[in-house]
Amino acid sequence: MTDAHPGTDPTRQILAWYDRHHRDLPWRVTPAMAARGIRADPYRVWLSEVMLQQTTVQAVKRYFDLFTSTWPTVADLAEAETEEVMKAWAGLGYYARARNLKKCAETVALSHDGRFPDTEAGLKALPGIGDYTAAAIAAIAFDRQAAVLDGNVERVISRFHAIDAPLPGAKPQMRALVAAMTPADRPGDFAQAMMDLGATICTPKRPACALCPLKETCRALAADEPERFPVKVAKREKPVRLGAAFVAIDEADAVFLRKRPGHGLLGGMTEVPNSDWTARRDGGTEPDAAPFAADWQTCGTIIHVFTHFELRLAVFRCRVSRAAAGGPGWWEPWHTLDGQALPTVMKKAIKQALPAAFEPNAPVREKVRTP
DNA sequence: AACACGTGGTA
DNA sequence: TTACCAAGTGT
Repeated sequence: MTDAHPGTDPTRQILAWYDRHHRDLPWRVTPAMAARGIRADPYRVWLSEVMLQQTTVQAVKRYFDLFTSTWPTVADLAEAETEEVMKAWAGLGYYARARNLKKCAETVALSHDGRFPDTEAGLKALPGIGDYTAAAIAAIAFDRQAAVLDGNVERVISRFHAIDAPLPGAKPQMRALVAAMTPADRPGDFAQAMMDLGATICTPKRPACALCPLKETCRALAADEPERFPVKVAKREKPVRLGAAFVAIDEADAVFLRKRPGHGLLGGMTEVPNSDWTARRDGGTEPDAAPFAADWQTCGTIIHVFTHFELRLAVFRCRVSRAAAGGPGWWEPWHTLDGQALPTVMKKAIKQALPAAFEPNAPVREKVRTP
């Protein structure tokens, strides 16, 4: 808190703004605490940064609470069952993050004596930690003068300098500009200040420029076109893929589940049996892709949008005895479905077949509609 | 370098 | 409703 008179140095203006307007978040220490030499717990910084990759603060909060209460230290997470970690991560997306999270915890616990490396290079060598996360942990948890560049900072920097070069090509140029602004005395606060500025003032749409500490010197605002930045390359159109999912229900309202392979889309997560997802017009929409012979009833189609394709999944259901089910998998009681490592697309498919699934204390049988 | 990789919120 | 996008990483 040494920036009472920020003058016209943008770094000091941003820090002074942060002292007054910083967000309070569960994984942070306040700038006043940081000024007294108190650093955030590297484990909590790392966990939050990985969760926040391509993910909103609002979505992360409850997962962060769950993880830190279940596994208070990196050693606890290292000793956890991978399946339990995947269950806890279910719904947050980008499941490779959870697999790498577990690997990273094991590496830190076993090869680094339970302490995170305190340099960018050391951090970046760990699974799931790339340029951004390494710089963020180094600056926030270890007070290193690291240049932190994420989507927020890209927006702030590209507007402040009115950078016409498109992302992602312009990233090195932006990183150099951030490095030149990053102070030696408060690098962690500066990184968090830039991200808070991008998240609350310098927003993608309708930025609140009147409230911005950089409004006097921002090139994009001077040109009256802040929303034109950052310039990005056009993205490809999303293809549509088709498939079928099969929800088998036994006499006791248990659902037949199985495990996905450890890598690739939804890797290591739990699923109901389903066909390949293909671009074929008739791809898997017929019950001939079913995991075992039964009286499969059609019960509608769900649409789920992934990062790089849209999935239209025809959902089939059947009521069978356990003996009828073949292949690898298990029967999961309806009341414990919600604790499973089911990605959202699979929850949607099950809910399509069993509308009462995932609703606490609701007997499934009463609410199942027979087609 | 370009593509794979989830989800939910917002306008 | 469609489109964009949010604290990116791995291959």
